[in-house]
Amino acid sequence: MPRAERERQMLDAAVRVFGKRRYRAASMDEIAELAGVSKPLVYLYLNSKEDLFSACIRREAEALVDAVRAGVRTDVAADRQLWEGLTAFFTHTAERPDGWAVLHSQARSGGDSSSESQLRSSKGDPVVAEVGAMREEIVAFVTHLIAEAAREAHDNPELAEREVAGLAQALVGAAEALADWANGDATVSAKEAATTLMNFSWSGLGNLMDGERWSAR
Amino acid sequence: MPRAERERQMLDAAVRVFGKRRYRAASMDEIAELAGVSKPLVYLYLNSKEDLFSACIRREAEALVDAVRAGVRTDVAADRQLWEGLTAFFTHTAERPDGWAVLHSQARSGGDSSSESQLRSSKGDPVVAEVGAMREEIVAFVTHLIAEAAREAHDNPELAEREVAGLAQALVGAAEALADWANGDATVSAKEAATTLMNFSWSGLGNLMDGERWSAR
Amino acid sequence: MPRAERERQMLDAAVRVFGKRRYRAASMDEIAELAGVSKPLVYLYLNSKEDLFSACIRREAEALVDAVRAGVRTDVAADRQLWEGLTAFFTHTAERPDGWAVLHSQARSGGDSSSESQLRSSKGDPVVAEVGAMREEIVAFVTHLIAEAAREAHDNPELAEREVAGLAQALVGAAEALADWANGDATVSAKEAATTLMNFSWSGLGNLMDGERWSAR
Amino acid sequence: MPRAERERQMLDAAVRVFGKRRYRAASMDEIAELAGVSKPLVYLYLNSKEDLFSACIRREAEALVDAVRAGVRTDVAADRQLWEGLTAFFTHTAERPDGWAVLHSQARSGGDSSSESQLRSSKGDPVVAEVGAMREEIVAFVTHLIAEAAREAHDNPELAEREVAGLAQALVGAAEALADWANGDATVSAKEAATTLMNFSWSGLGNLMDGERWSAR
DNA sequence: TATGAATGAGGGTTCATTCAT
DNA sequence: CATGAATGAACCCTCATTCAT
Repeated sequence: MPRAERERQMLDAAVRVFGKRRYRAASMDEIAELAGVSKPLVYLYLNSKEDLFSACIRREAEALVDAVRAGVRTDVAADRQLWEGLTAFFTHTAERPDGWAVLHSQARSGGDSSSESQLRSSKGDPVVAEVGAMREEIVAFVTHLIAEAAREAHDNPELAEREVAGLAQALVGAAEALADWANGDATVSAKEAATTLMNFSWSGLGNLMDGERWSAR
Repeated sequence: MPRAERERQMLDAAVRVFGKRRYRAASMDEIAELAGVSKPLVYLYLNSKEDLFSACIRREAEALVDAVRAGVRTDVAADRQLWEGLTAFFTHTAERPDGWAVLHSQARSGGDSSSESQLRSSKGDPVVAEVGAMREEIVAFVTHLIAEAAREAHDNPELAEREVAGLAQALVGAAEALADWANGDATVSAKEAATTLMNFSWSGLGNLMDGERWSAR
Repeated sequence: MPRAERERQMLDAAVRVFGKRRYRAASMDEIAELAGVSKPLVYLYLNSKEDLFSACIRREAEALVDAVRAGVRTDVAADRQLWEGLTAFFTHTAERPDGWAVLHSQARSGGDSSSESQLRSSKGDPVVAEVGAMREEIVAFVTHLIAEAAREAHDNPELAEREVAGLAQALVGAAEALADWANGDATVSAKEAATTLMNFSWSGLGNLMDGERWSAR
Repeated sequence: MPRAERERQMLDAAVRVFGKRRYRAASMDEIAELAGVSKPLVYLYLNSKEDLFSACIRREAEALVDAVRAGVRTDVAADRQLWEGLTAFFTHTAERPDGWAVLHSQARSGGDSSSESQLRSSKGDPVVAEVGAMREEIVAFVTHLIAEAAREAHDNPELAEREVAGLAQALVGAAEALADWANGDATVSAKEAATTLMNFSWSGLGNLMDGERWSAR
């Protein structure tokens, strides 16, 4: 069997296991078994648990970004662009739940939240930072989109940079929560999820209370 | 040293370590060392890693809920209530970043996202579900609030139940993301975070583009 | 509470726990709790787990020996003496099952059975030898009785010393097995057990097959 | 080194250590060291301390049963059959003293001897029951043999069922005690031990006193 | 290309024992 | 007379990783 295909099998298995068990709880034994190969082969091809995880993250992140990018037309109105991006996002996360689990389930843990931080970093889970970095890229991209939209809107060419960053964080967080929710208990279609999020983020709860809602024109 | 105080020390240390390393990666050795006691004492007082984690979750969750509840007056307008609750939330998470880390960092992990799921559930980390349950309670509460507000607004007495649930998920997700962001890289005050989130969730991006923003009257 | 009584309580608890769990598996915590005192007090009075076990063995062994001795008249025929001793033995072990469990349950393990014996003795369970010593005393006593009886019997004044020792071992082993059996599943009275053992050891299976049985005249 | 051979080495070591120290006191470290391998390998091949112990018991029990079965001809007189079985038994236990130690050293421990029994059973050593079960099988087999012999003897076709059970217990207990004795202090050949036990159990002490002894015709 | 065999290191848990009061 | 507080040491078990083939 050619190397490329074997590697894909291993990554598939790893994504599945990392998604279900998280980085620390996942065991190389389980991954190798699910991939149908022996452990040394996994090490031969992918070097270490850390590298394997890294490869999973990169593959799934790239797939997600590609899917979103492919779903958005750049020559339409800002709200329409957002709608299309969200729809693509929810579609993709529904199609690849394990990939989404890997990307999302270990997000936090990068930043030294405790001010004093006497805890040595102890090569514990150094890899996990990678996910954080990826998320930050996405947030940066969304930040850029919002700023652009604000600039285009003639009435409000300048939102404070920091506020835009906050709005992007909020939007991304809301999208993540909805993706988890849609993949989990509730069975919600990607379009429904996107609509809900447009109503929430574009129109706002205030307007919603007054019966005004956003709709894809 | 009296037992109660020692127990508090241990919980403080555990919250710190669990927050930074997550459940699996946290070691009882590190917790004991940070608490300044020997490992057997931790076991004598708190029984097991699982129980210790449980105790952390319960303590921090209760503190957070109390803080939010204390910050909200119930005899004011719906948007004002939301603003007050968010402010209290961001204030608390900023004051106890480790507590927030414990509560938030291991949220996802419950749902069997992969449809086939040939992976045995392996008694691994059954505790973590506790956090998920807590989050669901909060979401349920927020869901209730939104439905209530919709009922009060004469123009829109009935939102589809499922849509309300989605909105609650989105709101909670956005708040979580902002809390992480405010505690991390950006240094943002609780009030700023609350304002940003009100603009986002109450007014909506569409209005924001038009220069209309929410403000605490 | 006077020391003597406290000590008795502790020994009672220890006999119970040692009997049920064996030396290694018994924990000082459980003994102290069952005795209704704190652990340091147990150490104050009985010094160490090893000494405590020793004390249990001595107390129960003495009680057993006393009971048997008190039940045997020395001025009767040899078989009658044996019958009386066995009856007393079975009566006592039925009355104090925990005591018997302590005495019997850790019997073996003294002798270096493996010829080469590269295993270091490793202060593992050094105490247990005590039980073996006690058992050997009993066997020696029974050996003496059999030899005496043989000498009294005019037809067979001299049995080979080694054979007598073997017979004593067999008799003691049979009695132990019957005591366990009588205390356990089967509910058999002391007299029944003694009769069975007299039929077995005095008359022999061969005679039993022919319908001849021993009876207390 | 092939797996099968390594496994045998481990079982040899385990039998030795379990025999000398008993289940609880035996440490996997010592077993691994005696087997000349690392601890993880023991776990890889034999799963757990409990499984390892179980494997020891099964191997040694099977070997013993096979040896006895092979030594007995079924077409000879009852007493001759008993003699042959005992000889095979004592021969085997002398040849594999460690195996015998494992089988015999943890026999008792099942029955709830103390009537009230407030002691929680505490999952401690559930394995040990395995040995007890084995012994009960043997006793049941001997019980069957004795009943059969009684039925064949025309003079005594019916012994009370309960009495037969007691006789079997006594016979097995006597054999166990003699095996321990023969392996320990005294150096006694298998044939001597068998002869002693035949004199004891077949002829009975009463006949012995009168100079009548059993002999292999 | 692929694997069976093997291990160093570390984690959770328990227990006999002591000290200060 | 009695105990609450505390620990060093050891034990069972798992896991990422490598070597020889």
